Amino acid sequence: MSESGLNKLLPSINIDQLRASCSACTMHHLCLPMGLGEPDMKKLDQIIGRRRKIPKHSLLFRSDEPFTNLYAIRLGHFKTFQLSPNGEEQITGFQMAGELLGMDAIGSEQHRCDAIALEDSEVCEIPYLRLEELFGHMPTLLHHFHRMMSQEITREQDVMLLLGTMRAEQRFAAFLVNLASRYAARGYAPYNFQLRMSREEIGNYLGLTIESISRLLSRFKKNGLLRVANREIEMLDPVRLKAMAAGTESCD
Amino acid sequence: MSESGLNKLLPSINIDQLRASCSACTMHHLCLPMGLGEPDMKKLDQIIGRRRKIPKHSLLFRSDEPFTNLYAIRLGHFKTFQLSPNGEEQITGFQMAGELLGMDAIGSEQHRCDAIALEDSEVCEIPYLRLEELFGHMPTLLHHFHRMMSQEITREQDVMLLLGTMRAEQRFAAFLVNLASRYAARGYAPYNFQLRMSREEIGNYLGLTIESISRLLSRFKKNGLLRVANREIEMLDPVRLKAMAAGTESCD
DNA sequence: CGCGCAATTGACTGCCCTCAAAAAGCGTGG
DNA sequence: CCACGCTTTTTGAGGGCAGTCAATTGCGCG
Repeated sequence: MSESGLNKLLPSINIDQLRASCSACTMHHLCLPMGLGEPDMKKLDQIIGRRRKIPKHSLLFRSDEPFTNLYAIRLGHFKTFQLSPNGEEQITGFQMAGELLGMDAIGSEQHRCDAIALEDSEVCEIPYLRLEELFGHMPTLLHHFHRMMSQEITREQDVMLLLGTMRAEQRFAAFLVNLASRYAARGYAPYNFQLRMSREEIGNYLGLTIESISRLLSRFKKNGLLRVANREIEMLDPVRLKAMAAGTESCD
Repeated sequence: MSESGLNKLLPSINIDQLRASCSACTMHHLCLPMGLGEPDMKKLDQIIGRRRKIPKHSLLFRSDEPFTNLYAIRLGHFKTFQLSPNGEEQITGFQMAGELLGMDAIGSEQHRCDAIALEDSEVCEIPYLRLEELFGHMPTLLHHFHRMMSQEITREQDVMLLLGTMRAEQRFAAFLVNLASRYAARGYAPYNFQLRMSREEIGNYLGLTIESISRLLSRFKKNGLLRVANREIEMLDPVRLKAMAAGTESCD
């Protein structure tokens, strides 16, 4: 059936808008429109810009670019990283569907990190100035936006704790447990997932080397904590992994 | 002259309000009211709660407490820290006058860290819900609040870079350079200041031990980078220290 | 002066990094 | 299908940076 034919049957619904609308998005319960009623969600829809496909390994934005949009991830995974003055790279986060990219750029009005898709992905462009205009009339939206920024702050504090106090084994366990809980929140099997990032990227994020990550994977496998096949992970003993992440247990 | 006598001479000015007002505060160009006109600043003043004195080493708020207020530091210094599940402490930041405490609590509606005064300090209590009500009518205030939250995100990203990629010497240089720039922004001599925190606290923040900090201080002193007397610091070679922080130079 | 705490210094250890080589994936093209 | 080259990952051996442990020194304060 052609699109125009469908439009005749359902004259009040525009297919393009349906595709583009927050209410039709599977992530709206986690994303910016969380908790909004239908009318508010429509207003938000109206300011949201293009829906962009970002192919694997391509750039969403680059550090020092002027900031105009936030990006809500509809589909896929990203990494964000910073370059130090002497050229060293630090991955500051891995983001997945329902999460917001670019909040760190509001303060300086230019991006402070690069964002790269780890797989073929899709984002919604959210023009920031228009979003701020909406806030005046939509306290619920504003409140949830503040929650999301605040959660980004606490997420980073958790990483500081990880990098500042934990040994390699604990860091890696915490990393896996964190992924599991985020997949659970999205309705995916928490203990079976594909790593979207390379060993090198994991190591960089955790302040370790690729060799350390590889050794940890082997150790966890040997101790019956994980099944590992390339990037496919199965957490065989989540309880023990959580205990390791909490620092109350250690493997051999 | 008595206060009431003064009030007769200047009947339109209330001394208490003067003391309590943002416009009279030396930090208003850095703090929440940055960029506000007189009328808006007055509205903000009206919602600001008590001005509280926080004695040295005492607690402003504690992790898991319900979140009701943000705190603007009027005077003094604080540290914030998190406890890991197994009891390890990680200092997530040192805050000084003009900076905001508690933004990490918005997301979960309870505090996520402890905040302790490093010296006798003063804060302004900002009831968060009333602040959000103001945002609807004061876009400038809202915008600057977002800038402050965003800057907190980038500050933490910088710490992640530090903890993830830098060697001890570079971390410590970066720490000192950061303090210098923040004192400069406040109109203080950037290269002469008192450390408000112990060696142990510095080490904790930087993911190092107290012994390492002590050794670094000795090394920097020996190489003519610093003059050190207890907690009194003089940066003798800021250029070189900045180069070390950037990772383009190293000391012996 | 003497006590207690904070900071310094030294000797040694160990975790993780570095360097290196082998193995495993993976896409391409014959 | 396999051969080939390239990249990623694994595994091993050895070294170094910062941690640990311990003793000493310095400083503030009653």
